[in-house]
Amino acid sequence: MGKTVAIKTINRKEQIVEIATRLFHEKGYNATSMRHLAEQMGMEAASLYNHITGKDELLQQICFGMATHYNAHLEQVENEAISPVARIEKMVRFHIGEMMTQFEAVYVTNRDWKHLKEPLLGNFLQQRKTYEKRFALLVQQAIDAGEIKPVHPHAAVLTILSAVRGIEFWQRNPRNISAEQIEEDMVRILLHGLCS
Amino acid sequence: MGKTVAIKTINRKEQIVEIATRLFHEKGYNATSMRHLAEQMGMEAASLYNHITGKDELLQQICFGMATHYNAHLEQVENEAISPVARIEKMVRFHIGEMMTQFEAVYVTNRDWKHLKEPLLGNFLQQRKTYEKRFALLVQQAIDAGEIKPVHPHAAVLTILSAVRGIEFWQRNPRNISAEQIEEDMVRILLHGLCS
DNA sequence: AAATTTAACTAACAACCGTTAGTTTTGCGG
DNA sequence: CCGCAAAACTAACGGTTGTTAGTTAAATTT
Repeated sequence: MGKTVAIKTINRKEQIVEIATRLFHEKGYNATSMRHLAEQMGMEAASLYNHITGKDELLQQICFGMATHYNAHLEQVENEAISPVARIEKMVRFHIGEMMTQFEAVYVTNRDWKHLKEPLLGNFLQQRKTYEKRFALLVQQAIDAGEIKPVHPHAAVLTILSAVRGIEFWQRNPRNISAEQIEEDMVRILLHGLCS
Repeated sequence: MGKTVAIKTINRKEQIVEIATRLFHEKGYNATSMRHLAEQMGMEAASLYNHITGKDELLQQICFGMATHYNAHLEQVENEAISPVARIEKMVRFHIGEMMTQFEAVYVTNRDWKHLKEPLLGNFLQQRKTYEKRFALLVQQAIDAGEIKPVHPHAAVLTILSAVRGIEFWQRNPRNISAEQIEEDMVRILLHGLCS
């Protein structure tokens, strides 16, 4: 029956996206050629087009996959019955966790979203904007509750997001610092500061 | 005399690097063509090669220009007669300031250094590594002095560096948040934490 | 004013890009 | 075992890339 075939196709497509994610991470979107991607897949470049519509779609899959994943988690946190500051801590730990487990996809999304083509570029930016706004609202609520200092909420959000993003730089030698150590140190610095 | 000519050439070269910095920022290194760069310079692509040896050199100038600039400032801070934690605050404010004034060059360096070719790529990474080590030593000294919490120094350094780097994301609408506001909020968050 | 250098130009090359068309192989359902 | 669709293949297209060669105009030096 056709179902088996369909599943196989999906798996093959996901496999292509997976390898594309790795190559985009290593070389960047523009510097990764379809021929090189095909080589890593063990096929010819033209064969890729049996599974995908074009190079665009690969970047699209990666970026919007991450976006919907983020949105889903945000909504979940918004609906949890915990204190505002606990919500923020959950968000920080979530983003750190994503950086650990989905490293390459997060990296590519952060770095190469600029190469999305309209109208998807606008769509992506819109999603990003509203995500930051909803995150900032969590910060605002924590401020109103007197749980954190009255900083500019958007500044706080972007400080958190970019601090977490920087994990990409020390991913290289994970022997020196363990994942748990990183997470605890970073949460401590962001929530309670360096100064003792 | 030849001096005038030499100065003019240097100016022209610096002008090319300047425009290349802007284009690399907008489109990325690989997506910026020599023809587009030449167009922005008001000349033909081939004419560029009277002033530079190739596209590589442009990225080289940007990345290593930033690297030596950073190193110079670090050495200056190391030699100042102030408390360890004050040194760290100076480093934070310096990096924020660079992000404000040299935005495009910092952005391109952070984003496109991967496209440097050996042996310069190795050289660059080496410089970055030792920079982070010296920065981490400042943190260690602040810990030893009991001025900040005993976090992993390298984790602290990279949290700071990447938090600052994230300024690139809200550079877009600078009307909402002023530069001073950003700097003060970020220093407060990093040094004293969000929680009150 | 002549000579020489600087910096622009046109034309072109070889390589690579994403993608398409058309064909052949593969593997499963009837 | 046949038929059919999925998925591989080869070949090629039009376009762009970084760069070079050779030439000409402009500016500077002698």
